[in-house]
Amino acid sequence: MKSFKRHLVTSALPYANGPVHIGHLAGVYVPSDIYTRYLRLRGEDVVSVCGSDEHGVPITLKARAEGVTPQDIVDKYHNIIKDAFAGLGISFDIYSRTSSPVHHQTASDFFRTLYDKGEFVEKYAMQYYDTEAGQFLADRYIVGTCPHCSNERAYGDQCEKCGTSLNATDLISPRSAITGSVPVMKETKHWYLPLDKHEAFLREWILEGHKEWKANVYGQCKSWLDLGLQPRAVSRDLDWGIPVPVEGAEGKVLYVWFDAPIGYISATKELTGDWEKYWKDPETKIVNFIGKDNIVFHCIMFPAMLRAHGGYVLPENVPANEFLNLENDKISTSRNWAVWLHEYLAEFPGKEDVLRYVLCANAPETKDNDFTWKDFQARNNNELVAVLGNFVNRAMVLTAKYYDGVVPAAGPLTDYDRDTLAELPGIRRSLEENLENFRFREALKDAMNIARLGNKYLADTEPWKLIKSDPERVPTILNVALQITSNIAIAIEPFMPFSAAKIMAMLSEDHFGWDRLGDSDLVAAGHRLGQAGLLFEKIEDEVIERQLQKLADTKKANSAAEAGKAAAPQKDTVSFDDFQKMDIRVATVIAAEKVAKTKKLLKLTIDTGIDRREIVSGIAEHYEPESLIGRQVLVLVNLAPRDLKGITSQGMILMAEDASGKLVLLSPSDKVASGATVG
RNA sequence: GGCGGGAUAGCUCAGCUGGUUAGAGCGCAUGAUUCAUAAUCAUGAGGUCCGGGGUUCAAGUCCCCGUCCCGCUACCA
Repeated sequence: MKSFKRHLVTSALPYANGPVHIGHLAGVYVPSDIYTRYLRLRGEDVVSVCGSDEHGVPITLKARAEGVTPQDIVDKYHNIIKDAFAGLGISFDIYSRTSSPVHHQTASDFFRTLYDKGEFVEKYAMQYYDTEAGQFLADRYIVGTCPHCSNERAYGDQCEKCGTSLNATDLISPRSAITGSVPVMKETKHWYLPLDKHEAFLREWILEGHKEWKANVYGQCKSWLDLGLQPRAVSRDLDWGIPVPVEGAEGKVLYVWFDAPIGYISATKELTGDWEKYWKDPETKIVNFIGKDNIVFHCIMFPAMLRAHGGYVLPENVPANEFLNLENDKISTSRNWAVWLHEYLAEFPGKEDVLRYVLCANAPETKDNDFTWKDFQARNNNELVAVLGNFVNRAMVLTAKYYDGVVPAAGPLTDYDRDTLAELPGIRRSLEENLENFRFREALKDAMNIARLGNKYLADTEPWKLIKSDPERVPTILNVALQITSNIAIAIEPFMPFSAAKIMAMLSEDHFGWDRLGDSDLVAAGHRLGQAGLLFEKIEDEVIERQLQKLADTKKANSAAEAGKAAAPQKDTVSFDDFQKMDIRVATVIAAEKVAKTKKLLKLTIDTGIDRREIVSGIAEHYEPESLIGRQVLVLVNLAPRDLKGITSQGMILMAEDASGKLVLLSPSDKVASGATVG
């Protein structure tokens, strides 16, 4: 195993368009903090960096929607996120932000270096341009009528009403979201990072050099590499972000995924003048903690950027967790389906470690997991209170009662005493091995096993009986119990720093250090202990019910909003003449088959009464092809033909769609001849 | 549609390169105990290891087919 002089730990930059929730924490920040704290306790040279990711289109849209500037949005969430992390004891050495001047300069220089080295390829493309605003329009900045559901407020990348994702060129009567004017197609230039150029290197580096990466990470990288890498655009037409530092690139900024990972570098720079040794010395071990949704950026894109630049060390590991669900539903910022960290901290003061414990014990390390409030309560009451808190309390209270809070000197140890204490170094080895291999759930179990060991020891030795029958033996027992307690204080610190500090205060000790984990002489005989107190308290049902009620209210609010959407406002008045232009007919489906390599498309052959023709329709997820044959449907026959997957679609099958996006065919209630007009 | 990951006791998960009666924590049942926040300790019940084929002396573990969940990606009226 390679040994390193120092460590750099990065945690995925949270996107500053909303607060941080338990999914983020379980996936990235709790594990990265445990890892970092462990390294620090071992006395390693370690730096942990993070910060807010503040660029990109969604932030500009949120700003527009709220009538404020993008800077207002990111200022608001940056502060909420930063304070919340601090509140939970996430111990970044620096929590920076990508709107900082240092970052702008760093990212800009980085781009310029690659540009000067000729590491980019330039490509021209036709794109919508707003002549009034004088800028190119990102897909999200174009609104128009959805070709599917006729929603007039569909975006250039997606129709929010029917959920369909679109190309800007698909929109009927597109308009600029900025000025409302009609955009024109104009040629634009973008810079691409030719990932294909780095493919051979990445293949060797990951597939040969890092077989130890987690299965999900390794598998996804392999899949990308096997498919062959393509050049990827690293600039965007937008006015929010870091300007492309090249002549003639006005109105263009760095793609957010280009600038965000550079944020790790900028943050390190802000933290220390010595930043280069953490990024450029091969004796630094870099670990990037991320979620499974951005594996490709951290394992393919960012390493390619660093290599193209030259002089940088690549990550040694990129542990990516899966996702955490909440009460059986996907966590969603827009649907407000989440437990927000800042709200948790306000509603559960003093229970930071409970959340840290639950999220670590239940972390989605190998597959998606579910957070439930009932489980939260059970883990608190049955594990933290009953096992950990209880043992520490027993040791403290017994010592207070029998020896006035002074650590009694141990007499001769029995075999059982020795066997018990001999377990500690073994637990330490397991704990360390698990932490170093990013198995935090298992590692936490190891730490808890020390408390289990303590409870068993007391139950077996029964000092409360011996104090009457064999009082000579009791000092030894309590001395052992207090040594175990001290070991707990060390072992749980990476996971539950607040509780570790509480135990240290109860023991009236300042510092043991990780090196002494496993020792049996941590607290000295004659040492006076501090005041005993409870580490954890039970969480009552009412507290849990309140949280569940809160979520139920969210559900209610969401379905009310859904229903509101269903009753979409009436569209603008059309003239009778306009309506008459549409030729809607009853037609009969003659044949139906799935279009190869698509999920949603069916190719239908229909008899319109006028002719037989083919129509491609996106209903494959709602109807089996066989079930359609012979059915009568309504068809808009004079819609301009359109090519879809190489098939010319001559018309549109009319469908009804409910609020959930479910599509239903419309048919005449009695059989009518094909070709009958509708109107 | 392509690709990746996952599916193991009521719940949350271990099970490394195939090898004795499939493990842990929590929950449940019974017993012990009372120093401790009705906490603890012991014992036990509980599993067609997603379904179906196959390879092998031997498969939760390998291969093939399929189902469901999540992500990436393509395409999309």
